[in-house]
Amino acid sequence: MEDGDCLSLRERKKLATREALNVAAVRLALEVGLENVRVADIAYAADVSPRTFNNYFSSVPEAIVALAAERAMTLGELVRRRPRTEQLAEAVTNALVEVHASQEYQKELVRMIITTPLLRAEFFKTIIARDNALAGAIAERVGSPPGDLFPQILAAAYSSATRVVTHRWLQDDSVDFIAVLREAVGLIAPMAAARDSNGRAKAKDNNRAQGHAA
Amino acid sequence: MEDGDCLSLRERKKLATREALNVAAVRLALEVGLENVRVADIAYAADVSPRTFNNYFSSVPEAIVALAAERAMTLGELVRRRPRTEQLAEAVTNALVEVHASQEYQKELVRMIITTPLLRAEFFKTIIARDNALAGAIAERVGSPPGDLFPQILAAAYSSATRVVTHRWLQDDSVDFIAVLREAVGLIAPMAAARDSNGRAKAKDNNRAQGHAA
DNA sequence: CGTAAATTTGCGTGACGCGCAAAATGGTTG
DNA sequence: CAACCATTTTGCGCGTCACGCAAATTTACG
Repeated sequence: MEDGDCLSLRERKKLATREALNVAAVRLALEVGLENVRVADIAYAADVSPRTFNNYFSSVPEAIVALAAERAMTLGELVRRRPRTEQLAEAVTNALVEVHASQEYQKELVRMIITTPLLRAEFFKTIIARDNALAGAIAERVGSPPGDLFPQILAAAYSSATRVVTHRWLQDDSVDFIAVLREAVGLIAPMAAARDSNGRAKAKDNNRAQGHAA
Repeated sequence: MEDGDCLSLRERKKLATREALNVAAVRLALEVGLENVRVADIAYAADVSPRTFNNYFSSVPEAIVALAAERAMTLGELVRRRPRTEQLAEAVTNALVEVHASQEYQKELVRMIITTPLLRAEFFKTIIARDNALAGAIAERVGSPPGDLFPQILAAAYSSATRVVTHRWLQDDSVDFIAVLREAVGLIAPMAAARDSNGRAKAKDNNRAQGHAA
């Protein structure tokens, strides 16, 4: 989670101002509400000129969602790293748990993103990226032929299950995010089991059909 | 598909200008590209003052997506109208087919919505509404207890499967939308079958678990 | 008709996104 | 250290936009 890996000063400063803008945007939005945050305010809080803000983000929502967006994109990589001994459903579940494990203390931010229409719309752009990354990892794992629908459908199912769980978690403070997430992805397991690399070909024979007209 | 049901002249005119703005926005965007469409152009094409545009829509993307948005929202109602003799998966599938059956000739519009980031983001607002409507209908059909995750998860799975299919349909002109849609939702059937109102309780016993912490 | 309600319109204001070019800062080489 | 190039920051300006407000226009109804 550290930025300063072995980057030139230039790049570190770039990351720094980007992050400064991001945290300033988030903080201000949480404090006074998105609609009362001006670009100039964020720039001022980040000790940077207003014009510079637009060198990094082209809108306030984008600045706010940036961090969450980067997080979400790692999902594909996480799935790829799961040991091959795990079932498909198991691997995806564990990867999802990994991504969201550290999210608990950002609850207010997540809530704001989900409930504010502008932020929500912005965040959806992230979600499609996540879906595609996940679909790629799944396709790799089950060895899908190109054009196979299964990985994308399954990835989308997992992804939107995560959305549903997040929503519930925000509504009810007593729920344990990870626990409900596990329950939710459990509902999807029957789908994943129909095409698993370990116990494969459990299902009917209509799996590989594609491209034929009605 | 008709507007003039039994509305006062006032309301008919209102609908008329709304539709005029919508079709003008769509037409212009298809002709010259979204980024070259000014609000003033749309207003002019709809024989209305620029200020009036903002009485109906607060952005060009919103105006373009409006019709598709209204369409999508009817999905819940469509599911509710399916005969009770149909299995859950069957009912949802048929409802989805119904909504999209007439969409074929709007392919260019759909393509523009999906490929243009601003329109895409706008359209996602619609999708959540559709998801919720569908989830409600599913919950009703299977008689879910309040707080049950299943309807939302299943609705989200169907909804995003539709998204995936649309995407594929746009990429490859040779695919029959309805056929691929049927194939895709077939992948979800195992999920739906685990909790069906007809053949119910087919699955393991972890269905009703919820609200318990880890 | 005439009056009340709703809709349209024009105008003004504050804000935004971004292209452009000058200034500032970082990196590199002799 | 100094000179030089690359990158980033900054200020400025332009065209656009969303929206509040109040006047003008249109609709509804007695």
